[in-house]
Amino acid sequence: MLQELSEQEELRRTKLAELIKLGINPYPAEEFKVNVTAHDIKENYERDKLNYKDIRFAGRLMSVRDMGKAAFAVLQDSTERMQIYIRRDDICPNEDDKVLYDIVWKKLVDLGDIIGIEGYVFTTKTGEISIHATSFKILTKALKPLPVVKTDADGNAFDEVTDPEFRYRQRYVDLIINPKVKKTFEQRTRIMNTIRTFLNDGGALEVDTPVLQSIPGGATARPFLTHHNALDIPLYLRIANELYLKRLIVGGFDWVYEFSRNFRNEGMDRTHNPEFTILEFYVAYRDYYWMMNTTETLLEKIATDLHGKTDVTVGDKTISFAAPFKRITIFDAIKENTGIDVSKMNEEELRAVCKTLHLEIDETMGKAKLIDTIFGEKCEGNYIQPTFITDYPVEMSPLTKKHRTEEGLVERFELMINGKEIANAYSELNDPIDQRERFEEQAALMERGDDEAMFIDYDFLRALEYGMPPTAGIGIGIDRLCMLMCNQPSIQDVLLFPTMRPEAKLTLNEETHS
RNA sequence: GAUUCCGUAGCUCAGCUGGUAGAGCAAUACACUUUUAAUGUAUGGGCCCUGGGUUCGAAUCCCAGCGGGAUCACCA
Repeated sequence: MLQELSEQEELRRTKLAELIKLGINPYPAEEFKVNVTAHDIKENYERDKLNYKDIRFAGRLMSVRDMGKAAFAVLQDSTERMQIYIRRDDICPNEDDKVLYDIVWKKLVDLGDIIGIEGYVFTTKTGEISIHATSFKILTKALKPLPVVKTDADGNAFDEVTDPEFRYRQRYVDLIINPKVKKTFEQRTRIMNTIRTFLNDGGALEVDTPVLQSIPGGATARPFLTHHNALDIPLYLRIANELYLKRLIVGGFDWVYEFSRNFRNEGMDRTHNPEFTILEFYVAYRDYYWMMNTTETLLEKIATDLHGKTDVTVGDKTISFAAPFKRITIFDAIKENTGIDVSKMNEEELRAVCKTLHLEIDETMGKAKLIDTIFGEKCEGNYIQPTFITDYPVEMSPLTKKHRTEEGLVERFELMINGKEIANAYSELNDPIDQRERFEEQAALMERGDDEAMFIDYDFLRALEYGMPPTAGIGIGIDRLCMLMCNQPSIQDVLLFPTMRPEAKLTLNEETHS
């Protein structure tokens, strides 16, 4: 790369050359067999001191307090930080040869380098469990200086790196220097593990279905379009996996699930990323009431596994995930929030209601969309505690079974938490003739100018004609669930590598390079 | 996509109504064999995001662009 190096970067390259001149490989190939972690030492040393007399430990050098012929330093391994104590006369027992300490340790080792040590655990005068190093080895030389974040005894961080652009583009650095960030992503994985265990224990089968689809079905959204060269056909990145999971229910699996990475070519903000993860699962012989019970049980378990309690702090609110959750129909929710009963209204009356509520509407909107608008603008944001909103109008739910008793409605619920939709579920429509008609209504909406209407998937209709058992299905937004559970206000903080515009500097260098 | 704020040393940030750059940490040198935001002394380090414009003179004012954040629109 033609990129100019900073003073510190030049210096580190010089040090690298000096190490090599001394016969030290800054990037050794052989394994360094670690036999302990920082976490293990801090947890167990006090009651099992004999076991920590002969240890091998490795980590990244985070700070050094040099005192002449001895030094304290902090190494960070994958678990946490550990203080080490290193003395010249331990490292260099030979009186005539102090090079390893005076030159290598003091001059050529930098913050950010990865080193391995041998030694024993002890407790310092001030009471900190530390490792007394008897030897050390450079395992990886770092050529870029690491931003240094200092933390005092009370845990206050100084000069913490907060620049979002730096943190998201160079997440690897963010993870090194901001332990809280690392913790969030460990929590994300724990949440997914809890879900997997819950579903597997219930008898579910985890499956993989196509990401490349010729018909982007199962949801309404603008897809990403790509092209397959060998077949010479357009392919879409999936916007949902719903129709494939239902094909598997047809195929005879009674409970399937998938953490589906979905792609939607739409706006980005702090709750939307072009690629995001939805957990979908489908269960034969169940209905949406069963699904509500299961969902609240699952969420309660996630909260308690993660926090040891059902109350979770989210911003300035406390959200209780203790089951059962409140249940209310969408019409009652609108009545509760606006005082207006829209349940018997036709399209014209609904338009009038929207006008009195000062909501922006246009001519392409049908009855369902008008109701959805009223709910979205006037109700959604008010449901902070977990609430199931149920029984939606049939027009806005083309894949949902009609309600068993209520004319014009479907057996569907959305789970609202902190004013946002977290999950969407229904008793799945399994009547192939009804499904065909619903698809055709969607096609008509598309004609009318609704660019969010669904494509018709004829293979899915064929599958339904073979017979899908009565089935309950749900999609849970994993990223948003993690935002709640980890108290993160932005989706970018629960995605390791959020989508970003490419860095101009780097692409330029790439061009000059080739 | 619209509005708005931001972009200065490796990092966190100052830099007023225009007079060609500062601090802390990090780095370098020296001292120090139980420190912990270690300490003390000294030193080096800048395409002030990019390109135009105004001006005798721009980090600073104006315009355009690039990148990021926030809010709104669309959506999950």
